[in-house]
Amino acid sequence: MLASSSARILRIIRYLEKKYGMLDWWQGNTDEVMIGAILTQQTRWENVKRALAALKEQGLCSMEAIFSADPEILEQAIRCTGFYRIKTQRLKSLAAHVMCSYGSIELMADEPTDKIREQLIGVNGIGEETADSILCYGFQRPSFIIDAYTERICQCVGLGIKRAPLKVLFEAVLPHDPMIYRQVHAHIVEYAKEYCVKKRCGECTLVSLNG
DNA sequence: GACCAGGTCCTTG
DNA sequence: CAAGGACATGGT
Repeated sequence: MLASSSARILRIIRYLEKKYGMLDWWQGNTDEVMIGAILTQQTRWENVKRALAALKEQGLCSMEAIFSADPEILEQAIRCTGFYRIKTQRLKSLAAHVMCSYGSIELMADEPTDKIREQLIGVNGIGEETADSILCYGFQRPSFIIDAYTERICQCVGLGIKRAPLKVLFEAVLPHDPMIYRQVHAHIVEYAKEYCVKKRCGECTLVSLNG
């Protein structure tokens, strides 16, 4: 008899917790998290760090500054993250949303999580994963992030379900606490980078957790 | 040189 | 709704 989906997810979560312990990722301010969330789309974090440093040097690491910045200057600063033209447009769209709809991140933060999420997803270039990253890491809201790695790992252990139901499942088995969501997401990405990306599936022990 | 990176959007069948 | 391509640089 196969264990239920909830039980399997919990076994994986506990296993990764024991393997990696505390990993605190991404301790920037809200502006930085929002910018990083777009820059890291389909891109390694090391490249994003360089772009963030370049933006900071030029005083461009805020929604307000990006809103009024020259697009060509932004393009040059973020070039090392790839897709730099489309990402510049996305940063501009996000900054326009924050500045035009609210005037500041602080005012935006007065809104309920669901409303912020829905509006973020409405911004061109922001999908569910980017919106949830911004909510969880930037606004400290309990919105679990499902990325390609999470989907891949779940697929490997026989939980072949799509992103939306996976998000529901993780949120159902975990306390609604953004710090916990951040930990679990970080653990999953670390594990996937170690065993999935480098094609070491033979050494992956998650399947054996199925009980 | 091939392949992939903490996605998203648009077009097709 | 699923699948495929575009977006682009940098590292292995």
